[in-house]
Amino acid sequence: MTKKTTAPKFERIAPDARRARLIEASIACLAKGGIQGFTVDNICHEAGTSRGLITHHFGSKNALLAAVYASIYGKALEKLTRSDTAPQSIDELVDMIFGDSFLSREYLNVWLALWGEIAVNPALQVEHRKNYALYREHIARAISAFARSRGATVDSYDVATILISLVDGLWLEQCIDQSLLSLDRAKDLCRRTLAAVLAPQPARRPT
Amino acid sequence: MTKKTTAPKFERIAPDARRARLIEASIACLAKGGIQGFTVDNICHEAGTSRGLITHHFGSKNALLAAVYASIYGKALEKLTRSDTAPQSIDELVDMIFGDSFLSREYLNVWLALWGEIAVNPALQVEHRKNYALYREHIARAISAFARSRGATVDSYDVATILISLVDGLWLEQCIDQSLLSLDRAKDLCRRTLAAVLAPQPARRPT
DNA sequence: CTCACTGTTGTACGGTTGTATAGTAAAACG
DNA sequence: CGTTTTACTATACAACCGTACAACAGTGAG
Repeated sequence: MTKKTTAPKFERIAPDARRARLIEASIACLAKGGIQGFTVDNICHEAGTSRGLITHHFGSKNALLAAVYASIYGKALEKLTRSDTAPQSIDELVDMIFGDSFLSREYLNVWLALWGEIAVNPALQVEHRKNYALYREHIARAISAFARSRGATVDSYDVATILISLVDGLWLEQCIDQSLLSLDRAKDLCRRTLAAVLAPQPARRPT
Repeated sequence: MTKKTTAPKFERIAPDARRARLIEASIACLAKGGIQGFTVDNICHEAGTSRGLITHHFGSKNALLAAVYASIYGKALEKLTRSDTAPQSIDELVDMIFGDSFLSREYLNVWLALWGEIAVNPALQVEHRKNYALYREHIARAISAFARSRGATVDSYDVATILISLVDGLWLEQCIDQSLLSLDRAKDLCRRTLAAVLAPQPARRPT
């Protein structure tokens, strides 16, 4: 009789790795069903674990949601602010922003859920404020360079705010109904708007 | 002894009026707690009725949500497209869009919930497509007039799309964290962007 | 090998969910 | 006044919710 090499009844991994898996599973659940799909049952089933692990690793479901937010924004920012990817043109900047994997359509429900939560949850609000400031700072710097080379005098923070808002709005509409707006057209509108805003001030029309 | 005028045990009103009340209560619940607050218990308590009425008047909770969407967008459009309010300037147009009562901060959760639902619910998607087309049509017409008077040659639908997206994005960010962006600044950024996009094409810089 | 540690499971719990349905009562009609 | 209609209430129900907790099992230290 062979030695009873019982298959392990569960996989035991490092807490950090398990947390990462649960966060990943949470994102999948949010993407699939919005905040209503963000349930302990769904998440643990998606992650292939039993129901107890969320409490064990995060303390509560809400704490997990906060971790999800930090993870998503953190990754997006990390990729965006890597110094070797400073955009050299408007086209590059727009492509870079839209190219962010977290701006794919499957993340619509994730962002909607997070936005709703940020507006209500003070802890998330603090986190958001910090991240948004970094994000805008980075984009403003690129815009400042573009403006200088074009001889336009603009407040780069204002333009960055415009750009970020426009991207958010275009992305949102494109997600909600793709028949109304394609990603390519959204990018194009974005580029044209940015070019117009960064155009050197035209002389007042002589009437 | 007076006749026993027993107080009526419940108020019996016309189905349309009752439906309107339930829709109103639904909006209040959505505003307060997002889609998670949109529960039969919450809604009926808010509306002051018993739990059975949603099924009776709408068939299901989901059908009620669709009715909520139709009601909100319908009212917003009705107000916007009243012919006697055609905006005469960029300022007026921006003020008009931002002045919509459904773009107040308390509607953040309502819109987030509806957007998430539109992206998933085909019936809502059809409704949205129709409403959005009307909305954009109306704004494009105003923009077309502005462009003509400024000697700018632009596709008014493109500019309308840009404006709508920009408003959505600015509004969203302003709702999520009011410390980052005030409503007045959002309006100002909006006006300036529109003015830039509608500026007559500048001659190429002579280098 | 033995023991302590802790990641993991499984279940139990009270509360909430949406809907179905039986029964009540208010209004409309003759 | 009596009858019919239907808006409305109230309850029942199975499914699901998040969390607590006791027991189990994999792992490394000694």
